[in-house]
Amino acid sequence: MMVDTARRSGDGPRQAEAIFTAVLELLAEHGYDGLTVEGVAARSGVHKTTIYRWWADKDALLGAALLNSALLELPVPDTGSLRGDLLALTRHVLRLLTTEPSASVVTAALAAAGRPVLAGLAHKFFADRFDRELVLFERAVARGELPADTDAKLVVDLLAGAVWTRVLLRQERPPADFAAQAVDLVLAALSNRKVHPNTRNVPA
Amino acid sequence: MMVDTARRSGDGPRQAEAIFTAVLELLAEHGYDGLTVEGVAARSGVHKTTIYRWWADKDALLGAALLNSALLELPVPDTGSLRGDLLALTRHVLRLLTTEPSASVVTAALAAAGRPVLAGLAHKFFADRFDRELVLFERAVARGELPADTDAKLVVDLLAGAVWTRVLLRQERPPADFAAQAVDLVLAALSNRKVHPNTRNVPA
Amino acid sequence: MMVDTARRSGDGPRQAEAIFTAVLELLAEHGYDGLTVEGVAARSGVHKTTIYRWWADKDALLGAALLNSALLELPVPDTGSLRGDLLALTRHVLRLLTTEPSASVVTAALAAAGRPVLAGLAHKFFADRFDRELVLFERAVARGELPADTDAKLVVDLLAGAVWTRVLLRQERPPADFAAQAVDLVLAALSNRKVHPNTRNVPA
Amino acid sequence: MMVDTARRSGDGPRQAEAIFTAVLELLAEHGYDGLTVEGVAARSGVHKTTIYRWWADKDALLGAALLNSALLELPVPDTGSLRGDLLALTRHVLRLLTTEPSASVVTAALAAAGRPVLAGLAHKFFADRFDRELVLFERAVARGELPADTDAKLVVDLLAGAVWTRVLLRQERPPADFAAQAVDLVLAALSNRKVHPNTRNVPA
DNA sequence: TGTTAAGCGAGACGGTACGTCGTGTCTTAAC
DNA sequence: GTTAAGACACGACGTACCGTCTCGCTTAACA
Repeated sequence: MMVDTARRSGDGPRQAEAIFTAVLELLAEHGYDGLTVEGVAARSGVHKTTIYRWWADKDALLGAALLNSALLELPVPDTGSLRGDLLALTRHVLRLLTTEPSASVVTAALAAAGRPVLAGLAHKFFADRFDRELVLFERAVARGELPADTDAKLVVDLLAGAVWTRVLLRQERPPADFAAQAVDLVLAALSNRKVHPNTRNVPA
Repeated sequence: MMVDTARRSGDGPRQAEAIFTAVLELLAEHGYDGLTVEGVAARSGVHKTTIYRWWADKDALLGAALLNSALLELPVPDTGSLRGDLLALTRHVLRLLTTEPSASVVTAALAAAGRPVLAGLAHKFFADRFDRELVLFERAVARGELPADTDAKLVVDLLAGAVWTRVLLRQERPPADFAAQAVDLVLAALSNRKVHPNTRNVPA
Repeated sequence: MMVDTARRSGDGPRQAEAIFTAVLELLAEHGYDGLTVEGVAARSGVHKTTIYRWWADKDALLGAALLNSALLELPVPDTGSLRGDLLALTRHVLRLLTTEPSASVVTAALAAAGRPVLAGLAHKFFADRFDRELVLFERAVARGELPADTDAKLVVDLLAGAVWTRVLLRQERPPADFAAQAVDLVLAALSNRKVHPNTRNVPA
Repeated sequence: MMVDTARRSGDGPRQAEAIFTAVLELLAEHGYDGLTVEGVAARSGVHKTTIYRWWADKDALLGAALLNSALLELPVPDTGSLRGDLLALTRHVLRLLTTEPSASVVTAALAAAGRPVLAGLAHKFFADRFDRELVLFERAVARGELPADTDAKLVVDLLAGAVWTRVLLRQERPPADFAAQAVDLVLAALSNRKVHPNTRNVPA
């Protein structure tokens, strides 16, 4: 009798889920350094050799676990207004970085971004997620809330980046209205960009 | 009894400079993992135990090297206009993240930011630097370019964060006018917010 | 699940022989202090960590090497007479302490006898060997050469001890007939004891 | 104003006594390995450098401390009878090896005997002491208790050696009458050596 | 229903770096 | 001129984890 035939195609060991769970738990508990393949093997009940059979090294394993994880999902909000959407997005990022267990994972993943192997992953991971948010802007344009030539990517980077910077670099817990302030500041710019395009005649 | 004739102050080994240099070089060349105390010892010509006498571990050593380094200095620009100052600041951050050797160092240091020991350092390091930039805004307020209640920290975080996000998370090389676009977008918001007494006729 | 095909018994690394050889060579060449685990690893071609996997520390390793070694074997002589047996035994001990490579090994092992870990080993090692010699006396009793109540252990300790003292403590090379003289002196006592046990009424 | 002019002649630092005390205490407490120059410096309140100025290395220091110590003195008994003298001697050796603090020191010194530097010392130390006991035999010969050609050195080695072997090699605590039995056995031989020279016609 | 190949458990191993401890040398002042 | 103070090179310690290997057992797909 065959069980679980689908999940058998060279895409990972039979216990992949248990392994990923162990990876993320250890990552959250002990940080990147505390995440050891031997520890993952012990906690997941899978032999170390088996892990190495499927992933080249610790970073590859971490990459797979992160990609597989729902922890860092970024939903695409649809509140009906650009402001609502951006607020939801910014707040979600803020929540990711400030509440457990995602905060630990993100912090550790940030550490991983400095590593060659995971750099590509970070790109794929974060950029993909942010790119998926670009629909927000398309909808806003459709709604007439925005001119079509708005640089949506820049806006996302400003907002997400402000959160990253405040939480991870400054290591501060931002005020409750941080997201709202950031969003409103950016929106103020967008709504009046064409009105006062005072970016002229200033030499770079 | 401490004596302190010339280069004797209990603040580090005699070869501290050589050690820091080796640390940053190895960090730039091989990343955080490739930065080993033994490697530093070998390259700097100082014995491993001497290093351990002064710094508790690898992270403390890295912290000291980063703090000591001029590589990551953030000058406080003074161009005469808020826009010019912000542009200079943003471009400087961008340059830090995209040109060698600082890019490698920052990238590798980013990997280290996930570690407890260096988290505090990151705070001290980045926050201090950003905070020092707040004078820009005081000057702008004095010049009448800005209302006094502007959230300067938020602005800095937006701009610096956009650069971090674009370069490190997205792993993209931003377009040449990225800094200008970001700064102008933010300025549009600021100028707009208080109606429009703004940054005109001020040469950069 | 243990399998144990050929040379697999959980009793030591695959290269145990090479390791023991290296241990004894280094011990003989450079003494106890010159015996380093790293040196053993280098000479035996086995990695240091492998050695530590099987023996807790340097002393445990030395202990194992000594126990494994045939260098310090004490054969049980069987010459047909008690005198011949004791002579053979005493001369063997003398030879152990005065000819290479055993002399170096014993000398170095002596240095180790002061250590807790090896103290137990010394007990096991020397006591076992000496005890094995007690048959000599049983045979002599059976032959009628000795009364049954002879304190064999004392005799062995006297003879072996005389050699130890002369060679190691006095650091003298004993005369050629040293063994014979010692044995004969002791035998004179034994043979005499049962004829006229004159050890009475003598005040301490 | 000069104090203590006598004890100033290149024979050691001013705090020599404190140093020797520390050496012997540490030796007794932690064994040879636990005896560190740094520990001696710390305990004696003398700087490490000072110690090294006077003694070449750890072993030389230990040697000096042992020679200076009264701990290992071997008194020359004079009880009026050979048996009494030998008994006193043997018991003294036994006591040295079995009661603190001398036992620890001797054990550790034994370990030191395996070291080249201290080998000479051991010779000087033990042999000298044993040799001083030879007067016992001269007195016994004078008293007519012994023939003049008795090999006194052999007798001392037998007795002292039996104690060493029993206590240090066998690691056993000898019975209360051990010394008496050994002495009596040897005396039995001496008193009848010429009477029953049964050392004939046995092949070596 | 076997056969066969892949997955997997088990664990020894070489290897790199860790952070620690002790040795013995040195330099620099202070007494 | 001896001593105190202490930084230093050096060598070894014993540990942790890495990633590789060999060897059989197991298991499922296929013949």
